[in-house]
Amino acid sequence: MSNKVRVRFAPSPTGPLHIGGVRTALFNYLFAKKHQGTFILRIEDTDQNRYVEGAENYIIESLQWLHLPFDEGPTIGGNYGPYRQSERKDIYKKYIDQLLHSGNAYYAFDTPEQLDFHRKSHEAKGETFIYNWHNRLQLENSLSLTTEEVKKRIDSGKKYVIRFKSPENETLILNDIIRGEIKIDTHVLDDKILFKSDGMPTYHLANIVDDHLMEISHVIRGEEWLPSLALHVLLYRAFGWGAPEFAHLPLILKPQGKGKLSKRDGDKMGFPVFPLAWKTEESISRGYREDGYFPEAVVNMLALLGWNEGDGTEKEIYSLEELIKAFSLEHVSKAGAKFNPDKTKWFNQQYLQQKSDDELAEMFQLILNKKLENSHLVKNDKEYVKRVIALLKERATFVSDFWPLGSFFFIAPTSYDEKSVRKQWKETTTQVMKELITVLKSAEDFSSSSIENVVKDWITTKEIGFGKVMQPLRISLVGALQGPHLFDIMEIIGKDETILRIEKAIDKL
RNA sequence: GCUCCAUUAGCAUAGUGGCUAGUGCAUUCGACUUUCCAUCGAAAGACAAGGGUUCAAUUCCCUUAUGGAGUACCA
Repeated sequence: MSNKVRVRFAPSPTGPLHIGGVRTALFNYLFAKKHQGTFILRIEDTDQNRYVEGAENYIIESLQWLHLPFDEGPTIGGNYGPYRQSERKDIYKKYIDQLLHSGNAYYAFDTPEQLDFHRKSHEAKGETFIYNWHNRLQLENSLSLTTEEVKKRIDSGKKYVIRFKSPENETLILNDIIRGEIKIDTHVLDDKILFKSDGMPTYHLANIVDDHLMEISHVIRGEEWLPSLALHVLLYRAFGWGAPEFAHLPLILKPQGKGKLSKRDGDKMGFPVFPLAWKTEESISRGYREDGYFPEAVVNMLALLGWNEGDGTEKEIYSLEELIKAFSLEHVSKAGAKFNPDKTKWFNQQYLQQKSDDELAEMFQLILNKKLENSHLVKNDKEYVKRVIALLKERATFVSDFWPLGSFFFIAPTSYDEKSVRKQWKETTTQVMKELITVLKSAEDFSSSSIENVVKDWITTKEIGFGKVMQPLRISLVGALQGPHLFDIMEIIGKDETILRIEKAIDKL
C-alpha cells in the first residue's frame, strides 16, 4: 500500500443526499486536498431493494454544485474501478470464498423468519438475541451441521447467507483519529452477515474489500459507523490486510430537542436539509440551491459543523481554499453538532455582502424579469439595477430579498401600509406635501445630497418638523416606512417619478 | 437491556493543571438613521453533579445523571 492519501465518499443511492452526508463528503474532500491526495466517489448500491432511480445523479450534481469535484468515481472512471458496488459483484465473491476457506466465515441457513422468532422470544424474556459464539452451534449453519448436510443444502438450492465468525474472547484496542483509543470486547460482537442470500455482499464486506482494493488510506465517515468499527478491523485482520486509519465524524443534531437532524425537522422549521431540491410523485423536498443559498455559504456553514480551526481563532468565513489549508481531523470535535438554520442564513448574508454589485445585479435580473412584466420604470437597465443593489445590499441575505426590499424602485406603490398611514398621514399632511412638490420642482440638481439640502432648508425655514415631512414622503414613495435613505431613493427614481408618486399619494390618501 | 460515544452560556465553539474562561449567532440596552431594517457600541449569560489525584482542576481519573448512536439478509 502506498502512503498516498486516498479517501472516499461512499453514499448509498437511496434518495437525496442528506446534509450530513454532504458534510462527510466535504470533510473527505478537504482532507484529501489538504494532503494532495485523491478524493473518490463510490456508490454503495448493494441493497437492491432500496435503490432509488436518479439518486446517483443527484449525488453527483450536488457535489458539482458545491464545487467538490471527485477525482475518481462513476461516470469519470479511474484506475480502481468500477466505482459502483453493484458492478463489483464478482470481486466480492472471490474474497468471501477466501474467508470461508480460512475459517473466518461460515454458511448459515437460518431463515429470516427463524431469526425473527429468536429475537422475539428473547425480547419477551428481556434478553437480546445475539448470533455469535455462545449459540452458533445450536443454530443452522456450517459449523453445527455436518459437511455432507451443508453440501446437500447448498446443492439443493437452499438459500443461505455467509456470516463472519467473530472471535470469542479478546479485547480489541481500536484507534480513531478523532476519539483516540476505543476498547471493545469481542464476546459482545455478533456474527454479522457478510453475504446476503441474494448474492450481494453487505456493506460490511463490500466496504472492506473496496477500501483495500482502492487503497483507501483514511476512512472518514459518520459516527453511526463507530459500533461497526470492531467488525471492520477484525475483517481486515481476517484477510491479512493492513487497515486504513479511521475517523468518525460527530452527528449533526436537530436544532431543537434531541436526536439527529432529519428531513422532518427541516419541513417543520422551514429550512432545507438537502443540497438540491428533490421531487417525487408525492412531494418536493426543498434544497439549498433552490432556496437561494450560495454554494460557498453552504460549504462554509457545513465545515464549521463539528470542526474549528482551533488556536482561539475568531475566523468564521472561509473560502474553500482556506478551508483546505486550515483543515485537520484533529480539530474535529467529538460531540454532536447542533444544526443552526439561522447561522446558515447569516453565512449566506456574509457571502452576499462580499459579492460585487455587478454580480448581484446579474442574478437579480433573472428575478426582475419575471416581476416586471408591466412596469413603466425599467426593464433591462443594468446600471439602474446596480445602483439599486448598492443601496439594498447591506440589508439583504438572499438575492431574492432585493425584490421585497426594493420593489418600489421598479414599480410605484399600488397600496400604502395602513398602519403607517394612520400614524403618519395627518390632516395637514396633504398641504405639506403639496408645498413639497413645489419645492422639489424648483430643484435643478436632483442628486441625493442636493435635494436633501433643499428639502432640509425648506423644513427649517418653514418650521414644519422633520417627521411631518419625511414620514409621509416615505409612504408616498415606498408605500411603507421602510427602505434605504429617502433622498437616495429620490435620486434613483428621478424627479418626475418622485413628484408623480407624491401626487398620487395626495390623491389617494 | 447490551455495546460504544458524548456533555463549556439559548445555540455553535475556543481554551488552560494556577491570574477577570475567549469568539460568533441569538437576546437586552444604547448610538446612528425621525425606517421595530442595516451598521456601530455596550450589557447579560457557561465549564452537568458528586467523589478522588494534586499545593492547585473546567482541564487528569472514577461514579452518577442526561443525551446520542448502534444493536437488520439497510447503509
